[in-house]
Amino acid sequence: MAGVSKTTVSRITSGNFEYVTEETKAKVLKIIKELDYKPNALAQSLKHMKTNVVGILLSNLQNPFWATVLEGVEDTCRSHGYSLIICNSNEESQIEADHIEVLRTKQVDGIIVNPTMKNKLLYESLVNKKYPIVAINRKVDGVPIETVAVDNVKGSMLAIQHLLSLGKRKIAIIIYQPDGISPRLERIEGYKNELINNGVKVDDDFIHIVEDKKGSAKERVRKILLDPNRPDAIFSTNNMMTLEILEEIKAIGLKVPDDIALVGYDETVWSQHLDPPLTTVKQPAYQMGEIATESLIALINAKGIRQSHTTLLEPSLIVRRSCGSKI
Amino acid sequence: MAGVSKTTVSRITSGNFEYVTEETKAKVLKIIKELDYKPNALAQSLKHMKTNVVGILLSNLQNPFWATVLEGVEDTCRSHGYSLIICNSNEESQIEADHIEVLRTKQVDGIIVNPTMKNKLLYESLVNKKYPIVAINRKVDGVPIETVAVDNVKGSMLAIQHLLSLGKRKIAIIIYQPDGISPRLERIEGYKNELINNGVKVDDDFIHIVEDKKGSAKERVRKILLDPNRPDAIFSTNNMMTLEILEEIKAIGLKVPDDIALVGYDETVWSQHLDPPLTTVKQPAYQMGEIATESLIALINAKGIRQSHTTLLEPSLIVRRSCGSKI
DNA sequence: TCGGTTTCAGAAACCGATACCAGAAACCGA
DNA sequence: TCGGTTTCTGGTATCGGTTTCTGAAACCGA
Repeated sequence: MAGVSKTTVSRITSGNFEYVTEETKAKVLKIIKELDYKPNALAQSLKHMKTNVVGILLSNLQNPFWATVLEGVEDTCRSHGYSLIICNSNEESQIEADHIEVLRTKQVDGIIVNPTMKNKLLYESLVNKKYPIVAINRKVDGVPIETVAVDNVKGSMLAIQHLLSLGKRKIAIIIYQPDGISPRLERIEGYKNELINNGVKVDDDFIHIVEDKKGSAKERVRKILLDPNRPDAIFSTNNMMTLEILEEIKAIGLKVPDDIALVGYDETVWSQHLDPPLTTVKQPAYQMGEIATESLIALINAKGIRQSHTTLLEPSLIVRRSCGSKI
Repeated sequence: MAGVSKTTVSRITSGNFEYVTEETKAKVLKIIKELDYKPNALAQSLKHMKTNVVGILLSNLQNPFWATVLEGVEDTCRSHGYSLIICNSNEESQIEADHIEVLRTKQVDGIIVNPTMKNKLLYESLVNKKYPIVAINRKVDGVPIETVAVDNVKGSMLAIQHLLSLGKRKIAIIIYQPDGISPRLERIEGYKNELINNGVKVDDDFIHIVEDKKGSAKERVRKILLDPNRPDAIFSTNNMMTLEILEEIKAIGLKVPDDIALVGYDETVWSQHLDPPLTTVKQPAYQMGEIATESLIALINAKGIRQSHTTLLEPSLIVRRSCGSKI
C-alpha cells in the first residue's frame, strides 16, 4: 500500500528506525494511521516463541480470597505487559489437566496454579521440561516447583491461641477433607500443636472433617451443636463454611459468642459487619498474587532454569467480638 | 522423526484420516505419544484466523457481583471450547482502550465489556468493523452494540416500593456519579418513578450523588445521619457502598432498622448474615455472564454480522430485616 | 495389458510477522 | 575517477501449522 516492502514496515512498527529515511518513515506511519494498522501479535508470537500471556488456574472465583489473589496477579501482569488467561478447575483434577494442556498448546509463557494435588506427575513433568510454573497457596510435596504460600500452621495457631486465651478449652475445628492439600493439613497441625503447647488434650471428636462441598459443613455443625458434649468454640477453616456455620447456629437458636465462640479463616470486607463481627485469620491474598506473578515472570525470563524456591507469607489475626473478646 | 512429511502428521492430528494407511497412522501416533507432541495453537490460529480466545473487560473483581458474572462467563466459554483473557479496567477509560487494543492485536475472537462509557467512539468503530463485541451490565446509548443488562429501573422500584409499603416516606438514595452510566441513571429514575407513582414528593436533598471511590459514601452518610432532617430509610445502590453505610451507622450509634431502614443493591452470600440481615435487590449475575457469552459466541459465528439486540434481565427483591419487615 | 480411478503421501504456498543477507545508491577519501 | 564504506531497502527463509495441488502406486474392469 505504501509501496514499500513488509521488511520496511516491520522496521518501523518495531521501533527499529535504523537505516530508514525520515521520508519513508513518515509515509508509512501516515498509512499505518489511516488504516489503523496493528501488527498481528499471533504472528509475532509465532516468530518470537513468546506470547506475553500467562495462565492462572483457580478453583473458586466466588471466594473473595481468590478474587483478591486474582487482582494481585492481574495488576502485576499488566505492569509487566502480560495478558492473563483465567481458568477455573473447580477443584477437579481432570479439568485442571485439560486446562493445562490447552494453555500449553496456546503457548502461554507460564502458568500459575492452585494445584488440586491430584496431578502431581503432570506438575513434575512440566517442571522437568523447564516449563515456567508456579504453585500458589498450596505446597506440592516432593515436586521441585516454585511455590508461594501462607504459613497455615501459624494461622491456625493464632486462632487457637486466641480462643485459649479467652478460656475456651473445648475447641472444635471443622475442615474440608485434606486429600493431601497442604493448607488443610497444616491447619489441623497448627490446631493440634497449639492445644498441646498449652497442655490441652487433643480430642479427636472435636476434629470434624467434612466433604468439600456446599452444605456439608452446615449438616455437620447441626450435629455438633446438638451433641451433649457441645464445644465452647468452633474454628472454621474456610470462608464459605463460616457462613454455613453462622446460619446453622442461628437456626438452632444459639448465640455467638455467648453460647459458642467462632473464629473464621480469611478476612473479607464483610467480616466486620457480620452478626457478630467475626474474628478471622487474615491472609495476605493480594500480596500472594503479586509475588507469585513476579516469581513466574522471573522464571519465564530465566527460561525455566532457576532453583525452585518457596515463599512463605505470614498470616495475622483480626480480633473482633465473635469469640467474646471485649475489644 | 517418523520419516513422514508434516502434511501427514497434520492429517493425523487434525483427525482427518482420509487417505492415510493404518500403518502410517499407527506409526505416527506412537511417536506423537512418545514425544508428548501437541500442535502449536498459535500456528493453527494464524492459519485459521481464529484463536478460540475471548476477552473480558471488567472494572472490579472484588465485588462478588462481578465474580459471579465472571463465573458465568468462564463456564460458558469452557463449554464452547474458548479460553478467556480477563482484563481489569478499574473504571479508567485509558486502561480500557489499551486493553481493547491489546486484545485485538492478540486476535481474540471477541470481547465482552462492562463499558466505562468514555470510549463510545471506540465501541462504535469496533461494531462498524464487524468486530464481535458485547456490552454487559451497561447500555451504551446510541451505539448499535449487542447488550446484556438488568432492568435497573425495575430493581430500584422494587426497593422503593418495599420501603413505602413499610411506611417510610423520607427515603434517601446514595449513588455514585452517573457519568452517563445507564444502571446508575436508571436506578435514580426508578427511585423517582416509584415515589411519584405513590404520591410522594421527590426531595432532591435526599438524592445523594457521591464520588465513585472508596470512602466517599461513608463520609456522606455521616452528614446524612447527623442532619436534623434525617431520612427514615436509605437505598444504597452498591454492594461495597452498603458496607460503608453500615459501618458509619454503627459508628454513630444508630440502629438498623429501628432508627433507619436500609436496602442494598446486589445480593451476596453475606447479605443474610449481616447485622441486621439485609434486604437487597438481587440481579441474575451468573445468568448475565452466561447470556453475554452465548451472545458473543453467536456473534463470532455470524462473523459480526447480526442485528444488535439488547437482552434485559429481571431483578428481584430479597426481603430481610433491615427495613423493619416482620418476615 | 491397458487406461482410468482410487488410495496414499509429499511438495509447495500460505497465514503475518521478523531476521538475516544481499544489493543498490549515496558518500567519501585518495 | 575509482574503490571502499555507509546508508537505505528489499528478497528470502523462518516460526509451525493447514490446505491445495501434484504425482506415484495400487487397484480394477475390460
